[in-house]
Amino acid sequence: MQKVTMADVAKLANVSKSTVSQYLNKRYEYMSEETRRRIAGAIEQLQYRPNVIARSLKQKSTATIGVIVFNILHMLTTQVLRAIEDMCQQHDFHVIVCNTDDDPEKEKKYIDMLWAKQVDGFIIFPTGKNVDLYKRMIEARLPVVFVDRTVEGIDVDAVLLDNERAVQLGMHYLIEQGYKHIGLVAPPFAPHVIPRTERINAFRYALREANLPIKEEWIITEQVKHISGRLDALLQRNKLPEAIFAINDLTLMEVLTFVKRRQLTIPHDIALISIDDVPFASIYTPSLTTIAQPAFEMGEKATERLFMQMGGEISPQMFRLAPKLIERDSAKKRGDKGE
Amino acid sequence: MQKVTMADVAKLANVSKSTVSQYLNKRYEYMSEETRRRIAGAIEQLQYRPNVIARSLKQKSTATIGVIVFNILHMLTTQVLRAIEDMCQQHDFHVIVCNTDDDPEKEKKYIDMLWAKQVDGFIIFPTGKNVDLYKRMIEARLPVVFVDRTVEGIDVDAVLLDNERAVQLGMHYLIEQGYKHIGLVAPPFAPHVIPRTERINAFRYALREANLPIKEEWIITEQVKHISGRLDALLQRNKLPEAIFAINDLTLMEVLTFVKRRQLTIPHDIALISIDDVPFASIYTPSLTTIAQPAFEMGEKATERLFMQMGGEISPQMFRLAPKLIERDSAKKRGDKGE
DNA sequence: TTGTATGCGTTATCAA
DNA sequence: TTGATAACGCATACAA
Repeated sequence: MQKVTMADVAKLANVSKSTVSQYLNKRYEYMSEETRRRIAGAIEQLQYRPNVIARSLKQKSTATIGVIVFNILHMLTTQVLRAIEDMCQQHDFHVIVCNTDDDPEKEKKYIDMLWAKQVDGFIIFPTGKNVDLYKRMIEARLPVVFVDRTVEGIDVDAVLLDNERAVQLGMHYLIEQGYKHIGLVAPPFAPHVIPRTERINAFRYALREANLPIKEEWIITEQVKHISGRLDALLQRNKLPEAIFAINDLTLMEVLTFVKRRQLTIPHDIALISIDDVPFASIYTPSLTTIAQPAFEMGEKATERLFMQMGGEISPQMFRLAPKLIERDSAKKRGDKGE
Repeated sequence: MQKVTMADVAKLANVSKSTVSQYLNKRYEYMSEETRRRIAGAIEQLQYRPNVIARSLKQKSTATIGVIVFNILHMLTTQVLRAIEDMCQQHDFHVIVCNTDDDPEKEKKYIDMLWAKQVDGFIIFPTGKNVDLYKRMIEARLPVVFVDRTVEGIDVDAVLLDNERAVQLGMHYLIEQGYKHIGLVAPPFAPHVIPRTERINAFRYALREANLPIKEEWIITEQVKHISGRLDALLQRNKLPEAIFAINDLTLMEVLTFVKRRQLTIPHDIALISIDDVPFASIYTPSLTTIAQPAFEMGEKATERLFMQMGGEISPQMFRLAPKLIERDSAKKRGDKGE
């Protein structure tokens, strides 16, 4: 395996270890051309590779950050991750990726292990359930940025979508298009899941603000697999809303499943708008009007803040990034359908 | 930051560093109940966390692997990665993820840096252009597994889709359904891109085998953004094939774009089958017949092999994982449409 | 311009 | 049952 060390290089080049070290750290200033060449030669000949671990031990920095997410399979996560990795690449940093599946136990284990591994910082999609641990991290002055969720009582940088704004954008659009009976589909309500909570609340708020009826049976917060069943039930009783707001890609898929099964026409039978600009939005028929999350910006902002923290104390801040409405055809103005 | 070390614990517990070390490594055998308790107490009180970096230096193992991919945004990659991370989690290993964008320079840099960082192994989607470096890795006995591509002259574990089989599955199906005029869409031919090459070759082979005409104008290997234009041209000249085989998700999207723009009907105007089971395959209308890659199995197999290599010398092997045809509606038997 | 000595936080060997 | 001491591979202050 890796056997050749600085000492070997030094010996072959007939200099001391320190000189080699100097050379490696590009402190050429007081080094003779001759020595430099000899060292370069020795390194080349021995195929020497500095052991970064040893250096890290000395310098207390690993040039590695830990990114802890729920599930790398989620599109948003993947995109955020890509942005993080891109920025780290520019700084010669590496990224360790961990999936928690939103399980606090796994999260704790990962944080502990990465901490022990001396990573220089953390970007976390927090489960929100390890409050004590988060606090200890802050106390220890570990650079930390939360993404997607905040945690009550934890004063730390956080980068989130402006969920209120996202819902508002969608709702204003629907209302503008003349829809009055609007429903929502979401996974089950869970207070610590900030985006979900904020979106559901904003939905109610938007209806109230527009003086539109809030019908509880149209606010479907249900396990994803049961959503299309709930819609079926409404259809059977002829109680479907005119339009549906899907709060994320998963729920959108369920609505589309339902629509396909019942052979409904969008937007005639039911209009549709969703958060998350799914990749097939433009090729679906009709093309889907969506509210896109600025995933890359989120990743960039999070990384930027992390590097700022690593550079020195800064006071924690919360960033709300702006969503963008992408108008297509799935929520166009109603035709002359009655009701 | 991290200040408390083993020495601090030792002092507080009134024992020596070595004893603390013993304790941490669960070598309790010859340790008095009393000391054990004192050490546990001290650790708790000081919130001591062992420095894994120091340990790594001593033990020459970092419990970390490097995974180098083209682009984490590709669905296949994400899935493979998730499988890798899951398996690593079970072994208390961590995963460093790197994106090369298929750029050999970036690949080289990443390999060098991760090597210097003493990762215990590599799983690589190789660009194929750093042959010397790959060779040096093998010589140094670094555990390495290639995924998705092999590289000529490099004798190393590799996990790939059985591309021939994938195309065969699809072509047999199309032919069985009565299609005779079959086209293919793919990104530009590039010999080192193994899956693409194998798929294109297998396509030609399947036609020949079935005694069907090979029309070069139906074999579209073109930059993705130009594909739908090429299809347009065919349509205008009334030369569209009856069915199209899209060799991956990207090209599939282009075909769907074309189909939507031209308002064609699938499979009546044109039948469609593709490799990559895109997430919307079942909700699209008509639902899409696809050939799914066993992404998770690929990740698992790659990781399994990597751990085997880390466990001791094994001789390199190539694994071809089986694709799976998922029959839906986009390539169903032709109706009675004339030719 | 280069070398010596020391320390980073562990683990391992060997005494005690 | 526990402790002293020497590595691990590199960086750095200071000396030469």
